[in-house]
Amino acid sequence: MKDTDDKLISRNMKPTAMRELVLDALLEQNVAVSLSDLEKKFDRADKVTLYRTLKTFEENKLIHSIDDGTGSVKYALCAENCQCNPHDLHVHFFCTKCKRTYCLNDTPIPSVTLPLNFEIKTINMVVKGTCANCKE
Amino acid sequence: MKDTDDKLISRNMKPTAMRELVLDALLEQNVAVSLSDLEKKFDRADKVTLYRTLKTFEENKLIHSIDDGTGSVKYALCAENCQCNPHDLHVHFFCTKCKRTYCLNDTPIPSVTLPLNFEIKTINMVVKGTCANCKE
DNA sequence: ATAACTTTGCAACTCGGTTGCATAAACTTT
DNA sequence: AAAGTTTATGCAACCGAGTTGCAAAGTTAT
Repeated sequence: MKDTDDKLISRNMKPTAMRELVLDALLEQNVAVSLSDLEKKFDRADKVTLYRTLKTFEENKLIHSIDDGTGSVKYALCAENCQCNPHDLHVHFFCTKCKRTYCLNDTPIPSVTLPLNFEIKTINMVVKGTCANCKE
Repeated sequence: MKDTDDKLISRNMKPTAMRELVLDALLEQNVAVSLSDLEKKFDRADKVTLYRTLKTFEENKLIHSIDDGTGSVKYALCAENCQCNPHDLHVHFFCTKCKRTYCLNDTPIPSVTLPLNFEIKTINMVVKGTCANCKE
């Protein structure tokens, strides 16, 4: 029984071949991936299946989605016990040179004071600039 | 000579009729508007013209764009002397009930500590929840 | 094995954003 | 003021990301 199977089962998903492939792909990345990234990686696989796989993963809180402003949503694995609550959230970083989107897992989103009677549900914070790899 | 004309001219744009209309529409709003919002408001006007008007405004730093995660970019007026530098930036708020996107001009984006050798150029921070109007 | 449900694959569509090109309007130069 | 140049507008058409419907294939339960 594979490790990926456990992950899927523990998040209440059936461990299908497709899901294992996609999960493996996500595990070996340290950056967030888009649907079209996956399409390129698995050129035999159908776009819609990949799309629905990601949706299923997201619904079951195995991954979270990041809107990095590039026009294509990115996805990355959640931490082991992540419930995607506001205090689980971290800052994301988009490198304008290599176009990679990083999860800054050690950089929690700072709290902000909102105007009176504004109630927060979630936050999206994306820093853009150049990453360590691209710096010289 | 209209007030909107001054604004346009001072930002190096010719005050055409179209631009005045769009600028007026932006001035009378306290929320950010999308291209399709403008299309609805000016149903006689061409989508592309509105699109290019917004682009021109943005290039000349009369307005800034907000990616609030809804899939359509919103635009709002910049403050008088805004140069859209990182320290000019403010938090945006998207109300999930009324679907309005607010500029929280008085809520500057808090600074974050990035991993070593990551260099910041700009930040996008969108808080989602319910606004004061929608609270009860 | 059969029935019931779930997952996958194909086709096709929506919608926001964008480009090319032709026309119209506004400035410039003589 | 007329001719030429630049700038803005309008139409058509396209692109890519995301999405839905439906039928086929696969899985699970009886």
